[in-house]
Amino acid sequence: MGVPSASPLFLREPEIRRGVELLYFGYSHMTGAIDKTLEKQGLGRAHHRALYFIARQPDMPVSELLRLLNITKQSLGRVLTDLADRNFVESRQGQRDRRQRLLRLTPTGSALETELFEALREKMGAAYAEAGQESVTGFWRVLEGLVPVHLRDRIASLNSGS
Amino acid sequence: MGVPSASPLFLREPEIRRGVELLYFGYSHMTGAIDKTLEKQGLGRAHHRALYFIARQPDMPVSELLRLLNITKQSLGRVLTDLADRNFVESRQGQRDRRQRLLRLTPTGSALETELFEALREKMGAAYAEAGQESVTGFWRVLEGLVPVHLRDRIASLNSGS
DNA sequence: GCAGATGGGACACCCATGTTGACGTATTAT
DNA sequence: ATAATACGTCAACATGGGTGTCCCATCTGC
Repeated sequence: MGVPSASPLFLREPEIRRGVELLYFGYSHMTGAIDKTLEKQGLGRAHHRALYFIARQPDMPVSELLRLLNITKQSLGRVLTDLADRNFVESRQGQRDRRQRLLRLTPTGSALETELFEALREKMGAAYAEAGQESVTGFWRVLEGLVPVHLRDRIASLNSGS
Repeated sequence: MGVPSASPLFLREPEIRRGVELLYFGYSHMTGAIDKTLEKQGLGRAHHRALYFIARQPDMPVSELLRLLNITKQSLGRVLTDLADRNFVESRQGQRDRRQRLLRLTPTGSALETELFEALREKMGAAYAEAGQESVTGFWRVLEGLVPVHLRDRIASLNSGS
């Protein structure tokens, strides 16, 4: 054990840079897919993120959304006010804890989220199909490793919880 | 062929949403890794993106950087002015076309880029190591599929060209 | 050699989205 | 009763995008 083990080849600089760049451009392109639709509605990406996660987990309390998005109350407040004014999101009082406001989409909001998701599905689905199922598994695994542990549970529960 | 072939299972909504979410959180976390260092320098992420790609392709003309980053001349100009003022980036006249300004990092700029890259390498390397080489290949394949074709060549040439 | 296209820089101005800090109120927990 | 929590809201500010306009140097095609 006196000899330090060499980094595997895929941990060398070019391979890391390739990942960094593909992640940057891939992310940019995915998010770019919804810009036209958002603009038609006069909304921005911040609105979409809120819309998206509320769709994923109806009756999500504000505090949970704050933790997911990792932004301040003020920033989220602006966005939620907009979405409520435009009748995309409504909130009701929590029954277990009446201080909480549980967020959910209105039918209008749900329709918009669906439309936006279709654009994402088109991009992501094409990439999945082009790469194949095995690649998709690897894609998930690497990204999971990039996400801090405490968030992994939260993300997983988006699927099971809804 | 009269029967439409069903979508493969990995193209269904939950699998697409999983990719969308992991890509969002993974990207957030990767970029978050350099925020502290950038703040120490009084720079933002926009500065880092310019720094990064200039490091990747020394003597890159401004127009090429504009195409890569997909922002306006005005936005890039602000960033490049900052970087030049702080002696991180220098430019010289192109010899083939003297209208061009070829950008490269100064030694100081190069040292900063290296420091920032180390933070990225730590995150991305940990994710690679956790997922394994096969997963990394899949990760690349899916992301390549997300990137528009004309950009793929440009990204590929970052590796061969430097 | 000149006209038009191109590369680059700069101006003023606006918008979206993030930040901090402070404060208020309802509700829950100790 | 008091402290902590969940939420909302105010003012003020920073960053990093965008637009439109104008300018200069230089290259290219006719």
